[in-house]
Amino acid sequence: MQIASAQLQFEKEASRAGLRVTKTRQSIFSVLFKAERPLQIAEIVKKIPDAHFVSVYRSVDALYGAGLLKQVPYGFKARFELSDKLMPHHHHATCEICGAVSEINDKKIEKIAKELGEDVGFTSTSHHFEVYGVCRGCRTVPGAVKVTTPSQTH
Amino acid sequence: MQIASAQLQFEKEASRAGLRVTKTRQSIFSVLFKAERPLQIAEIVKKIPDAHFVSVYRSVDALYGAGLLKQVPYGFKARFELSDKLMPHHHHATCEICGAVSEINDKKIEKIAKELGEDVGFTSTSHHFEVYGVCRGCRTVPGAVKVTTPSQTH
DNA sequence: TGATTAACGCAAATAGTTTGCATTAAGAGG
DNA sequence: CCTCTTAATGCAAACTATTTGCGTTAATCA
Repeated sequence: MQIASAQLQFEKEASRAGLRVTKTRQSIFSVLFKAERPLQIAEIVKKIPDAHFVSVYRSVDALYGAGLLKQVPYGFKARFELSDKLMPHHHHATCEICGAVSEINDKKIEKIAKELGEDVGFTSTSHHFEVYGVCRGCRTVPGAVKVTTPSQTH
Repeated sequence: MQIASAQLQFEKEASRAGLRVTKTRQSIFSVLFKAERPLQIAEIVKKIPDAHFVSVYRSVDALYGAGLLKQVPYGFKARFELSDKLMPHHHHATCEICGAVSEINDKKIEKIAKELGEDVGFTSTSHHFEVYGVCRGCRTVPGAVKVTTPSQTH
């Protein structure tokens, strides 16, 4: 999706939810749209120096509450990305050495999530799936050292 | 696995890693062994009133570093459970209403994680999978209200 | 059983997040 | 456009969570 059309969608959804489309919120959208991976709130704050961090906290909260953002339990720390309303549903493969992230999209996961939920009596509404490993580049680099704590991964 | 044998295994692994088997650490093991779901550090602390919270923090850290605990990005907050060395590898299905957790164990997930990693050039070393939904009990209770933020789930 | 030193408990420092309140600006209505 | 209403912002300060320093205690090893 192009940024222009996604941004329009974002603004439409925000107003519909009764939220004002402020500069801070547009920046949050744009930062997350450009990010190649889900971001921690601290990262979002850093990327919007014009806005006070408290505003970013509050707006991320509001946007999350309105369903425009989703929290991804990624790298063992909650991170935010645009919700499926604005980005196609997907999962992530993360390199434990360099932190690179690739998007994964596969229907099999959706199906299995549903089935396995049913196996234990659940009506599955959503799911999270992540793969950790070593990317092509890092596999071939000799001196590479594995990051011990994924949470530290920048 | 019986608690006695698992505890023995725990103590063995701890010593092997050069860690002393203290009362605090035994309590951490026992609390996590008995817990029916991964626990936040605050929950662990609360369940070991004899130990100072700083000691619990440090010991959880040490045990995690030694690979005896694993962090599970569960309910959008990092939680700890015994590692696969002490508990069979599994995943969780979480009820968004009452917070109930069921264990899921399925070989298909392992296989798919590996395959999808390879699709994007990754050598997959581990993965994370969680299903959210509504459990049987809550589905049949009328007035049930969905918990908005899974992170709030006790 | 004693020596060594990892772990512990406590106090205090740091970091991360939330709250209260006065000010600013988004956007609805005229 | 301009004006009014009030959500959103910025700043200060309160909280909560986590980490660090240091003297004391107790787990291991000889």
